Amino acid sequence: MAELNQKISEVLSEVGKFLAMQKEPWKPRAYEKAAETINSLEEDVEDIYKRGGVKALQEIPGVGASIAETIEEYLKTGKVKKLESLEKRTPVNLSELSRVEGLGPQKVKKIYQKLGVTNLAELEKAAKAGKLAKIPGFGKKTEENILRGIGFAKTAGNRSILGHTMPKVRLLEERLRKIKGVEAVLAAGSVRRCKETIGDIDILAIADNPTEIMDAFVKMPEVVNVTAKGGTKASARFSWGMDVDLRVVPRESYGAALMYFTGSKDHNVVLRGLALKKGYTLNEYGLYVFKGGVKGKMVAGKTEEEIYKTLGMQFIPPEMRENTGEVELALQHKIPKLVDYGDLEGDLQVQTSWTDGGNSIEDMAKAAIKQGLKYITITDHTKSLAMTGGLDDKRLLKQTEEIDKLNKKFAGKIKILKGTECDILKDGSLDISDEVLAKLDVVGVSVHSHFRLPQKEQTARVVRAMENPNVDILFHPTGRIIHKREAIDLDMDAVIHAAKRTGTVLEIDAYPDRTDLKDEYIRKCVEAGVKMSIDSDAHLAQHFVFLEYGVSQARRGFAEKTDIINAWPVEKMLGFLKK
DNA sequence: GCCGTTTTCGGCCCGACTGTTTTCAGTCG
Repeated sequence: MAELNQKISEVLSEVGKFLAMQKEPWKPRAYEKAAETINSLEEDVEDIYKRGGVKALQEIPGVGASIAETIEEYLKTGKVKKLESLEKRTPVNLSELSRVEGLGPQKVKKIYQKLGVTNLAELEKAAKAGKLAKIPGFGKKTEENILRGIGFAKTAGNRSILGHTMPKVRLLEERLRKIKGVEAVLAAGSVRRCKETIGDIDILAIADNPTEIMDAFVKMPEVVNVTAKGGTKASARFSWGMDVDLRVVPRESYGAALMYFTGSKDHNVVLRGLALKKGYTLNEYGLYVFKGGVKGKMVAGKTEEEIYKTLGMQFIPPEMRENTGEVELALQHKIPKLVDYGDLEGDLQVQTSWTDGGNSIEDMAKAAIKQGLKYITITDHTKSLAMTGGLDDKRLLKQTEEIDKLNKKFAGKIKILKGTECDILKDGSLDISDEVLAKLDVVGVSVHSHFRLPQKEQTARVVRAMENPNVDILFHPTGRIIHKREAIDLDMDAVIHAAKRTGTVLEIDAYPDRTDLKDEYIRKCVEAGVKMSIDSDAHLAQHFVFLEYGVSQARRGFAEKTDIINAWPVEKMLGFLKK
């Protein structure tokens, strides 16, 4: 199953990191690349292996004879000797330590050799004691940076990124639905609200035979510890490090339970207050008549819709339930008609093997068709991002020629637009000439360097890029990587104002660890009338599924279809962009 | 270690930035 793919991916990536520590040339890259591919593979590696053995494994891009054998060894024994011997040489928790930004394999090695530091806790202790700064080649600033990195890695805590958790949740739901006598299964909580990070998972079910579903749940192969198991509730810790609660609720209370466990807590508190004012009381079993301190008959509870209705309000989509004004809107029947899953007609940020993507333009087009998209924009990196083999004017033009050819081939199936993810340089200028940019259908720009400029300078830089008449979209506007890198210091009000003034679109990058813009900025855009795009930032053919997380983020930001330009047909979308 | 519109061997992942240096190692994208 998918979880095994991820595990294999982690093992390979770790081998890569250890090899990098030994200063091996090329090999680390090969392992990392294979790890990436396997992590986003749709098919289970185990199935591939069962079907065709090592030979079939080698069909996976980036997997050759050696890595195929490594995978085989892992599938058979659950171990990888190569990794074990590498770990013996330098017994550090490398995957934990390299979560700290600015800390790579070489520094980890030095810190281990000089101070014996093997994990995050020891690293923090050493840094706080000022021991890091004394290591040759290190200094005060390095120590400070590492300390800041540790702080950031720690706030990540046990919360997991929505896009990383969702596939697992779906799998659990699917398994539980298959059990006999199970009528409904749905994950509630922050998963249902699509918060950007998830602390734990709450699954609700209606079942005729609670015992059976409880038993099946705690016996799932990934369960490492069962913390509770009763008649209606079971809790278990899963091997991927998260607690999952399963509750079986009565059929007539399903809606009330869903509401209660979906939250947010603040939303529920307001609803309960409202209920009291209207002569009801609301709990996880239903909405009851409540007069003179006496609880009477249940008037709603089977569905959320009937509860909201009885309270005299519109249904509130789960993504909006954060008590930030949605209750008032629902009472006035002014809940916006949110952009919906499946509304997107195109994707405006797609990388290919011309730079750091893993698939050709053609493969990405095919995958996009499968995803139900009608158009995509190819937006490979530009030359300042040297590591990706970023395109210069000449190669970018060359790419547009290939796109012309492919458009003939794909005519009637999908439209491939010419674009770029052009680097914004330190001064806000771009690294592709205006002349070439003018020839593209969609020009996206983004910050990939100088992340720590002071707010004034950073804002001016980004605004200057938006002022370029060729620039259509600001990609991943704040540059944050959840749990890894803070957002660049932008005056977002100024950026949104500049977007309005210049007609620049702000992107909601749906790549799971980005989801950038955040919900609060999306709301500001909606209020300001600034248009947005929801893009997958796909680097592999399998990545188009990320669009879903962009849509959920947009919904959290109250965005409607009219706010999202790639929910529009291609002509209308292109017509909106700067001329 | 992988891969083949530059090749079954010899290319790939290179330039900029940071922080530490005083000529460069490490990290990032």
